[in-house]
Amino acid sequence: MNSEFTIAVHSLVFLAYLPEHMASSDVIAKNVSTNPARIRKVMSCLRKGGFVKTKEGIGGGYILNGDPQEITLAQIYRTVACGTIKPHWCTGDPEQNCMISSNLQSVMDDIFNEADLYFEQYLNRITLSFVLERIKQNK
Amino acid sequence: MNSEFTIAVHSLVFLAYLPEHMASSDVIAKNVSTNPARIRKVMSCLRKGGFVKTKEGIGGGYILNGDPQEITLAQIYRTVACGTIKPHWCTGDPEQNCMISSNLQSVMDDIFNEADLYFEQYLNRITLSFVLERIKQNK
DNA sequence: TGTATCTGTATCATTTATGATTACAGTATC
DNA sequence: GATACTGTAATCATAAATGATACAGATACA
Repeated sequence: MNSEFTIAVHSLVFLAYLPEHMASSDVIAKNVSTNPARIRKVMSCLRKGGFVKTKEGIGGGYILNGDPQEITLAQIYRTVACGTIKPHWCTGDPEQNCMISSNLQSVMDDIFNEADLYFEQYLNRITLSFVLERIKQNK
Repeated sequence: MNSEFTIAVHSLVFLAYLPEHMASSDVIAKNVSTNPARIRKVMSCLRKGGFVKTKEGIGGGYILNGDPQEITLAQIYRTVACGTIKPHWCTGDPEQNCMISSNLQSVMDDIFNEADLYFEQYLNRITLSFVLERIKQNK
């Protein structure tokens, strides 16, 4: 699983939590405990997905674009980390005569792709607001 | 996701495919395209889970222990790769005052743990026989 | 009983993936 | 025009995954 998904969720939940729904990559990076360039990379992706708006220049940063009660983790997953359940390693060898060796990988691909859809269905029930509430409960 | 899960599935499907339901780590390794030591490590784990029996010495190897129609990928997943959906990277910093930074990780942990259960439910429908059939169809 | 062949497991080397750092152009604001 | 942001790429450092090797222990068989 892609850790950028976690960073994306963290950044958006953080923006939802802030009164102004806005922060710079520097501030977000400190909260997430990583560097600003990494945050900007993820946020740039989220901007293309319509989850935030960008404001350059002095006093700029990222502004949450949408209702935290409606943005689901599934949407975020699809945007920044779709298909990352599947391991990179490939099994077997397409050149071998044995059908197990030559064909199993594509069957596993299908299985992982379908698993991805189930995973998204699960994430679809979780909104930014829900995550925020859970955090407040844990407090 | 752990690639050992893929190796475990491959090895067991391969055993199910063979008339004698038996092969050495050398033969399995060639089919999977990896080295025998890696296969033995995974198989050792599967043996503890009761999926195979081991025969040492000349002409020895691994023997499938169970009905391919009843062994599901969920059982295999639980045995060799449980919890590997979660990324290793940790977000935030427990020492910070901000509750988002200090508490989000545990909420994400919960989310990933529950996702793992859903993933298992999905895998529970897939048997070794099912995978074998799909391979034959792709042939 | 000695030899060959296999598993079980640990260790080390190598490759690959991941994340941090740095740099700089582009853009808005004051 | 100076300042403070984003966007993006390049590079470096570190961590994780995988491959390779080695050897003790177990079994079969001549």
